[in-house]
Amino acid sequence: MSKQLVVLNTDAVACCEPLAQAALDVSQAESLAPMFKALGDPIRLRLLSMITSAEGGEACVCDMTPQFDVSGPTISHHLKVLREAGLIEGDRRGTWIWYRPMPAALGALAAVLAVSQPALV
Amino acid sequence: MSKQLVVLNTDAVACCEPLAQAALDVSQAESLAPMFKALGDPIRLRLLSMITSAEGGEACVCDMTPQFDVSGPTISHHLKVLREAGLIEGDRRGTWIWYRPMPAALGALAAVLAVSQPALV
DNA sequence: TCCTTGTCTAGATGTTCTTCTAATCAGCCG
DNA sequence: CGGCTGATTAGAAGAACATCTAGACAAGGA
Repeated sequence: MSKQLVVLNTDAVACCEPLAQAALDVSQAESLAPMFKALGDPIRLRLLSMITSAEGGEACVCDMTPQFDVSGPTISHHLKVLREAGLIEGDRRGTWIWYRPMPAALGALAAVLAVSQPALV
Repeated sequence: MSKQLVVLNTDAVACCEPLAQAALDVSQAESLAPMFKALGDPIRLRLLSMITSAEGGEACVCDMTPQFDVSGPTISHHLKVLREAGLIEGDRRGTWIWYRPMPAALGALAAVLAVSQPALV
């Protein structure tokens, strides 16, 4: 129940030039869109930002859940969406489950959005 | 019929540090999520990439519509979603309507996703 | 003026998403 | 072993979304 994630991303991570330089083809768009869709919810965006900015590079579900007004299973569902989009990965360590970001996937999304000349920075 | 778009973005464009540096607060997440959601559909992603990469910095609806398998009104609907997310803007010029990207909004999204030290790569 | 072409709006329909409660699975400790 | 806490899965209900057809509006040419 967690295999198809890999498939999606291997494509997408290796994917694309900035939008400003070349139009995406159909398959590139279909690889990238699910990742953007996963970011298209405020709860998931906050979860991802908590995970990405956490000290040590990973965050425990137990620390994140109390910061939201929704139920535990709902948080679990959103984490699963992020996981299946290839943006994060998690593993159990003893009692708790820890999530960390997948920098390559995030980097790919950022690269696609990059305004033409990042080199100038 | 094109005023409320501006409202959303003024916030969001000025928004946020990279995810890796600080967790988003609730209002930042709620400003950014609709933009990512707008990108979360392959058709909209292709439309945006056509507009952004078009010569002259803008693209005519008449050139984009034939490249998709869906009806004209469906394309129009997706352009409206991108418009209301503040990612593009359009205006009629004679018979045709031309769309152009809003670089500040795209830049804001890219900045949020930016992985902290791309320099290390 | 009327007709044609390009684009958008309105309304309907089937699908997908978000969230909940209830139940299940995994690890820890007495 | 038995019970406890943490997290996920299952299933259901309601909201939101993508798409279509039909109709309306705008601009240009005969």
